[in-house]
Amino acid sequence: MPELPEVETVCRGLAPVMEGRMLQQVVQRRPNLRTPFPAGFVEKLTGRRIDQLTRRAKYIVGYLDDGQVLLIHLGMSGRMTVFENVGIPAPVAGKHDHVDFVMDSGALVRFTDPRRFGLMELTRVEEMAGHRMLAGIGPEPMGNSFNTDILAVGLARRNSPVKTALLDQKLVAGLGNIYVCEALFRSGIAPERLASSLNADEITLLFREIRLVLEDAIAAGGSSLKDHRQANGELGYFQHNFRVYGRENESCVREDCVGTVRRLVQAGRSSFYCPVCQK
DNA sequence: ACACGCTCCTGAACGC
DNA sequence: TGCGTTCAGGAGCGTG
Repeated sequence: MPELPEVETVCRGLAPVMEGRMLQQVVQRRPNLRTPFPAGFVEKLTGRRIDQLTRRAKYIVGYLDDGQVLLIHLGMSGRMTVFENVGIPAPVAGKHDHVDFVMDSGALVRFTDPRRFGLMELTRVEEMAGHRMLAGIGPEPMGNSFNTDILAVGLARRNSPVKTALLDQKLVAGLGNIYVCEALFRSGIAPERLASSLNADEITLLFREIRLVLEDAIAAGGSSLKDHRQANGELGYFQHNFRVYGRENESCVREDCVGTVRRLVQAGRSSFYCPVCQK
């Protein structure tokens, strides 16, 4: 599922296609995704130029030339496919192809989402910070406003496991189940540890590993983007080498560890961890 | 303010 | 080309 690194990769793939281009045509094929489309979605977008396409948490953020802001969340199964210089007729839309953005360059950007956990919203620059999807959201994990102290304060006041605390978007934005599992593994911290029980050294290490695992994944996405786009234009999924996620009952990948990866359900979500080297 | 359960949805995995 | 059941999961929302 698209997590922060995937969304970042999608943004980087879409930016050259969409930035500075006008939305010549917008096709909306159903009334809602996880939430209803904004009223007048097609009309408000058609003819507008996209000045900038960027990312905030797991949202793709498009700044339009009239002050509107388009927010796109890929949910669990959302993906974007770029068709360069689309001909007429355009490629036939499948049952899960919910939105088409046709650019004035002739490119088609198609949003596909089988489970429809994704969403699209429209807001305005001046209202963006207070938008219900972005209000109260924490600092970007890769940004300057996220640091060891912020993490320490955020964890100290929590009365929940560190795994659950890190998934809370108010503490830090954009961390999902996979990368929380991976960051905890790389830090040697057990997911069931109480957030407030981590010492300064552990928090320092955890902060470092959160950044490193995201950087690694973004780098992997960047390199796969090139190959993937050449293949079929699809953005949003690429292969990762997860160290614990999805590896229940497999041997711990750490060379000097004899542990076996276990799965634990916390707050309704799977935590994968090595009970031997995560303490 | 915080913690937790419910909810949306459907493809994939699984059991028989 | 077997079919019914279970599960995963982001994040807003309601509840305690």
